[in-house]
Amino acid sequence: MRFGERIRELRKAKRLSLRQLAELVDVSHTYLSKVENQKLDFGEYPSEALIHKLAAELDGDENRLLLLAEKIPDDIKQMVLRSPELFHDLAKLNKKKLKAVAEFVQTMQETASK
Amino acid sequence: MRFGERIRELRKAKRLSLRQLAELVDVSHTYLSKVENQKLDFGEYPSEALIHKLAAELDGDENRLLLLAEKIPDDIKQMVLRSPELFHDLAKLNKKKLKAVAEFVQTMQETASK
DNA sequence: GAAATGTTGACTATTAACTGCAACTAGGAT
DNA sequence: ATCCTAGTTGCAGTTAATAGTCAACATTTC
Repeated sequence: MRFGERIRELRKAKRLSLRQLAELVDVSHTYLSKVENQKLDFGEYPSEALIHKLAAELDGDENRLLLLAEKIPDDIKQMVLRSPELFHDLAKLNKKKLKAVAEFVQTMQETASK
Repeated sequence: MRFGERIRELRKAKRLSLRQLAELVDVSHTYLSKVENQKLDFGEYPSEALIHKLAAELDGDENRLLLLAEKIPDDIKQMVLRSPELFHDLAKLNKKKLKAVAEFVQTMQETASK
């Protein structure tokens, strides 16, 4: 699912018109139309600030929306900056190994914290 | 070590003056001075494009420089965008668990590929 | 047929990433 | 003493990219 489609989906679910949502997030409805159709003049996605407002008004998961818009969520960014070696290493792994890591992370999550 | 200090260190190692390096990377020496002292008019760091050129001229590790400048290197960014769930999960782990993951990644690296 | 809704192209505003100059500091060489 | 070379700092100005607006039009809904 693309970013624009997802926004439209969330907006419809809230039964808001383009103009209504545009006012809530403080942009013009014409701009919002282009955002949903991914027909911006340049760049595919709007600013992070707007995505933040959209997530709030539409009760959407901000991080997922950011990822759809090919932007790195701040919590992930902070983690990367705090543990650069880890990600440096991760970036070198192939698909198979990365999958193994993903599974390991899953088990870690389930483990009691300590 | 801060970004600016690191640049200065690399420059000194190459025995270049501010003005020489500035010309090599195509910016004014006054700007480069501010970059090294982290006294830019706004923002703490220069553009990714400039960091790229600096890394090349100074034989520095571009990814490490990017991380010092609090920017996410493109290979890491691509990985995050390809495996969003993994990073979504990773971001939730505490320090201890994250360390365990780091160790696991280390062993994965040493394992023969496949 | 008039409200409300959505689309499009051209245009504008804002910000980021610089430049260029001026004035200043501090060390060597000559 | 003075003149290069190196570096620093403040500030106004420039440029390109980004993030939007606005007028006009088409489409649906009643």
